Amino acid sequence: MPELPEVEVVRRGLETHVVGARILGAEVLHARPVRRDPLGPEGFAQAVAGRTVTAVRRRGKYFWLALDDTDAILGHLGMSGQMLVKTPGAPLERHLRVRFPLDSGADLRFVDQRMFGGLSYAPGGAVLPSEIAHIGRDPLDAEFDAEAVARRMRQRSSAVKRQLLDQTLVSGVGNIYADEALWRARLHGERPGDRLTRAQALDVIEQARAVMLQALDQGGTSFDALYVNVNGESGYFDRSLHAYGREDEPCDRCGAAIRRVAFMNRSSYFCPTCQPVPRRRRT
DNA sequence: ACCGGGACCTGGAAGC
DNA sequence: TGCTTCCAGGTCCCGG
Repeated sequence: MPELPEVEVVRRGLETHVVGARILGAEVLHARPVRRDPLGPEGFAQAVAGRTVTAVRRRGKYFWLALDDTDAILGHLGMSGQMLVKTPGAPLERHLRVRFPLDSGADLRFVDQRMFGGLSYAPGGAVLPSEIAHIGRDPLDAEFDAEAVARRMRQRSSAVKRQLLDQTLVSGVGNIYADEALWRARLHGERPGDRLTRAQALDVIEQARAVMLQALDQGGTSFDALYVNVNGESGYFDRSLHAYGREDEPCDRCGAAIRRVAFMNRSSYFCPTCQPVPRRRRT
C-alpha cells in the first residue's frame, strides 16, 4: 500500500509525536511482524525497552526510529501497515501487532492487517541500518544520482516499469507512482530499458520524483482507511491520479480510455494513445 | 549478475 | 443469503 510519500507522511508524524520520548516496553501481539528480527519477539522487546527515540529517518519505503543516537527500530509498512500514535485507553485495533507505551503518556502502535510489513531491532543502525544498505537512494534524497540511475536503466533489457519498482536501483517507487510517472513521461511500462534514450530515462525518473513530491504535499494517496497517517487521517492525492485505478476513464491528456493490463502479477494502467505498446524486439 | 514468476497474508467487493 | 473468485499501495526467494 504505502509508497514513498505515504511513508514520509508517517515519518513526519512520528518525528512530531515520538522524538524525545522513552519507550517503556514493547508488547508483541503477533510474531510475524518481527520475523526479520534475529532476536525474536522477546529479544526485540527487551532490546528496545528503556530506549529514547532521538530521530526518525527514512529511505525509500523504509523508516527507522533512532534509539539513543546509536541503534534503531527499523520498520516497513508492507501493503497494509500503519504506525499510530494513540492514548493508552483507546480501543485496541483489530490488527494491532505491536504496542509501545511511551513515557510521554502516548501509545505507539504498529497495526498491520496482511502482515507483509514488519519491525526489527537494528543494532548500530541509527544513521542507516545495515539491513537496508542494499536499497538504492530515493529520488527525494539530496544525494540521489539520476544520471547514474538512467545509465543503469539503459544497460538492462528488463521493462522500464520493472526497473522503476526495483528498490535496489531506485527506492520509494511503487505501483501507483510508477504508473503515474510513466503516464507523465508518455512511456509504456513494458518498454525495455535498453531501448530508452538518455533523455527518456532521465525524464521518467524526474516524473517519478515530481509526482511523489506532489503527492506528499497532499498528504499521500488513500483509497480507504488502510492507509492513514499517525493520527488516523487519510491523504487525498487519489484525486490527482491520471492513470492508476482509472480503467475505462478518459485520459486527461487525449481523451482515450485508460486501459488496465496484468503485469508482474499486478495491474498496470496506461493510456493506449499517449503510451503506445512497444513493438516487439526484432530477433 | 540479471530475469521472470510465484509465495507470503488477510479481508473487502463483485459475481453467481 | 450464501458461496466463490478476484483484487489490493510490497518484498523475498527460487530456478533458469
